[in-house]
Amino acid sequence: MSQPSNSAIPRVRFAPSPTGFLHVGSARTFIFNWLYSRRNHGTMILRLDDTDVERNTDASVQSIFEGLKWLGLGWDEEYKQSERLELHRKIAWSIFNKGLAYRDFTPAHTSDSEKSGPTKFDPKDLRVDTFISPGSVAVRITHLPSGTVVVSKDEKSESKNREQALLMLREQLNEGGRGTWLFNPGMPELSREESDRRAAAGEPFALRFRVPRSTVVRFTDAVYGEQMKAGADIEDFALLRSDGMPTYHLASCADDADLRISHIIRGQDHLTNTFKHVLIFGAAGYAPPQFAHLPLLVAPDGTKLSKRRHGPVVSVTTYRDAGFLPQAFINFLCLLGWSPKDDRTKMSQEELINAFSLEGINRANAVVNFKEIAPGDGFREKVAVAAGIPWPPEETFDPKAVWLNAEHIRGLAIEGLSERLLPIVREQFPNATPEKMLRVTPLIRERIKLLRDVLTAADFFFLDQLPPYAPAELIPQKGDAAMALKVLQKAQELLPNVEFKHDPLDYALRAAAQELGVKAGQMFQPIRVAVCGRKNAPPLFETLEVLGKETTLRRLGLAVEKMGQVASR
RNA sequence: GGCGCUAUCGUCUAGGGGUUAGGACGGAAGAUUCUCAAUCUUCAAACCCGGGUUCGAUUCCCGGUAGCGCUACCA
Repeated sequence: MSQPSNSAIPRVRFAPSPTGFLHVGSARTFIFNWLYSRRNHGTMILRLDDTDVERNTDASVQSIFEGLKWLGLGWDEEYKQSERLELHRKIAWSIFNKGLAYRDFTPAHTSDSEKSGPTKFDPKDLRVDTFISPGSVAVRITHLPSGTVVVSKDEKSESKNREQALLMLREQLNEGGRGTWLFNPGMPELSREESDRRAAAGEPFALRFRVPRSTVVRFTDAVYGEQMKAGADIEDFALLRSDGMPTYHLASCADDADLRISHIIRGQDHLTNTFKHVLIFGAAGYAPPQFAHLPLLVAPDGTKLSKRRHGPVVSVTTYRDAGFLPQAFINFLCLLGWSPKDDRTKMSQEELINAFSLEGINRANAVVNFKEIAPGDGFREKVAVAAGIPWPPEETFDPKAVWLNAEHIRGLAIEGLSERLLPIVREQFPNATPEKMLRVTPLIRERIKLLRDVLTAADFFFLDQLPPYAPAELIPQKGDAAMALKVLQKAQELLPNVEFKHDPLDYALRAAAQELGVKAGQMFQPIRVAVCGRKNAPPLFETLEVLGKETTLRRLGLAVEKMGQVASR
């Protein structure tokens, strides 16, 4: 029997199953594993848990790699479960040979509870009614052939109620509501001879773990502490499916044992599964590794994150595409369910590594505080995208994530930020040069929260022609059209002779304001609008300096024209 | 239904038998400023409920409630 490699270097793994895109919860699990391995000079392993052939997709594998690549954290070893099936089977049969597992010839349930609904019932046999109940939508299902009626109204959502109702119906219909399922009758007791005979005859079977009913299974979780569960409460779970494929539990444990994983850091949804895993490790002759379960990430409504219900905010690539810095995203995720126990929030990768410990992990679920995009908002999306408005809107992200991102952006050197901004700008303005970008960046660094904001914050630097704006925009505070015109004309008159540098511009325009008898702000505002096309923009002199004399004068001319038309009316 | 886990401002959290229960985001107000940001200052905002233990519980114990998870030949 091997020992958990406490003394050796820690080995941790991230083991996603490629059944969907990489979502934020998985990303956080990856990050915590990574931090633990780096903190303790251990090994980070990526293992694709792809034993569910039915649901695995290449697209999902792509999405996971894409997301992980963006995070930029990396790993040391990589495995695919589907390439290690022999190992899994070998371990399963070794457990069988010790008498700790048995063949179950009961036909498989026909996929009981798929998301789309029950397949066990013929839809024609069911009448489903919904009605409003306090806080949610209640569901009543009538099973026509038997006349059985069930109502679920206590769940939070219609879908949950529907699920619950189906469950209740099934229980009422199945031999008058049996208790908790532990094993299929007759199967654990099958003699070895009969079992072998039926198997040899080609009868399909699943291999099930023989859970010892009289024992108590224990383990110590690094986050949740001492855990114990009576064997009488653990069902005889499957190890091998009737097609010979290993189940998740078996494959996962077999690989964790074989890969000498020392610490399993994963979502809390596996906490109760861990009792089964401890059983498998023991039966296979291995000491179980150290477990550490992470609190779940949930949506503002308390339910677990799902793309269907909560939209694109649960997918890692959405954050990437909206212009989050990976470092900021990582920082944000770390603060969900973990705390450095001091008052730091903005943390660099180094700081995170140094501060990370399993002790800092919290036990309660953490809400990702995004605003839901209602599923029916496909229309809104289309409108927004067509109008060039960024999608999804900023409010759909957790405000703390956005703030943290702005904070990391501000912490970036001009050169570094400029390099990240340029490709985004170039998508819309192919002519943008690195030199220009470098000059624009300092003017917007404090003004953008997401990288994509560069497009709205700095558009006028790259645009040939300003989008149309209302002439009234040109009128300064406590001023009128005449004042705007006066100011613009004055600027037009003196700017050709001014050097386009901050100080000379400052001096010249302030002097002009005094000369005209207007306040500095009243002088600057019309010029700003003339040149930027809007009131809110970076400081004027720096902006003019970057824009250059030619563009400035051209835009001033256009503004004078515009103002002139208004004034003459 | 069974089993398990959890419960501090709206959100993320610190704390812990005696505290004005701390920080951050978000919100409000103000300062600064050529606008917008950034920055700074200030304010509002929380210990789920009920018992017990105790001189004293938000903190420890029990119960309740609520939420979540697992209860598949999914992972």
